[in-house]
Amino acid sequence: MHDRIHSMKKLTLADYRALAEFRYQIREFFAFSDRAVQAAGLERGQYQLMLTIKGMPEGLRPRIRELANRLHIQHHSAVELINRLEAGGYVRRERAEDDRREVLMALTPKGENVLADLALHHHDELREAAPRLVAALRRVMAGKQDGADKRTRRRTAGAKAPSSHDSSRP
Amino acid sequence: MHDRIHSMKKLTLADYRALAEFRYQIREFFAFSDRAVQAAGLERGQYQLMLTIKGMPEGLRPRIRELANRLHIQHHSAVELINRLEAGGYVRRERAEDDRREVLMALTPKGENVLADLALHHHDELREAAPRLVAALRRVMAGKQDGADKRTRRRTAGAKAPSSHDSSRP
DNA sequence: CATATTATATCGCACTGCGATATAACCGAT
DNA sequence: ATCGGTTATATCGCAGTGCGATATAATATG
Repeated sequence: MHDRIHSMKKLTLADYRALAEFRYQIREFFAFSDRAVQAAGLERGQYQLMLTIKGMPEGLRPRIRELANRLHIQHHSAVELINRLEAGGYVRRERAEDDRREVLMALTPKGENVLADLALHHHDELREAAPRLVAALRRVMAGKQDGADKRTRRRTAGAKAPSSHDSSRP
Repeated sequence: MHDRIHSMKKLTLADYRALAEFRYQIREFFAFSDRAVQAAGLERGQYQLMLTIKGMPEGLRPRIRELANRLHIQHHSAVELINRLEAGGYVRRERAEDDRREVLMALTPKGENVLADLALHHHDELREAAPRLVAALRRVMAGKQDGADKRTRRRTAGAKAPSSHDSSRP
């Protein structure tokens, strides 16, 4: 199932710090996001859904199931989210012409406006936060090299014994 | 308070897509994370808390309040999280010697082991996902330039190479 | 056409995080 | 010493989100 091959080497303290730092930066961004979103009277999921509609890749239709997939929530959770959005007048439902089971979502003018404002703030914030996020990701990537997974044994630099545990230097 | 100066320019469709793509990549990573964490019998917050303890920056003590701050949750939410972790035998509380109000957290051997396994999986996954995340962030950064905020008017097109890595046109 | 499949919707529930509040330790100034 | 004032942690009850189970409707398949 999900038994992909993982490296066996132990993480260094620097690796733990890199992981923690990345999560921390993500949380910082989400904290900003949640404040902005709630100030606009929305929930995190509602913003994400509207953004997903607007930013849907070329060619994909914003069906409820499609949105649920992209949001990684269950279809009926998406339905509920959309119910609330629709009640607020941010989106509207449209039956698909060809397949009448499908419901396509569209932003109302109100939704467009609210989203435009929120997305702009997010864009600015993210431009500012991006360097920190990239730095954190680089620290993760710079960490422990993909350790020996049986056959793909790649000699990791000097064959010096990796010492004990946290020498923090890879 | 939060009335920072924001740019006024409108976002392009590419900007919306970049924002949506970034959120999507983050959700993908969290979806992986949640699966791994739940497979280990933990909740997302519990893993994040353990990781935060382990990866705490040099010099900072893992007091409950400190952890709550870094997790962006209320102190008492952290308390509850820790109650559950302690009940599971993953962490233990230690009263601080000097200030007896403070409770410092430490991972138990069991906690260390579970965390080591989880963090290793996360590290591998993140190393794989990082390029996509970085790419998404670059697409955000490459987007609409910081619109005229009065005096900090920066010539956006004039100067030679503002740097290279920007093939998309604003 | 009967049945399976796909898409959306509804109901009740569990669980997490929060607000309000409590207890305890520390701090300063009288 | 002790009386507020502040800080740190803990407890209680609740609200809200997402989920499982299930329902309804349209479409596909035999």
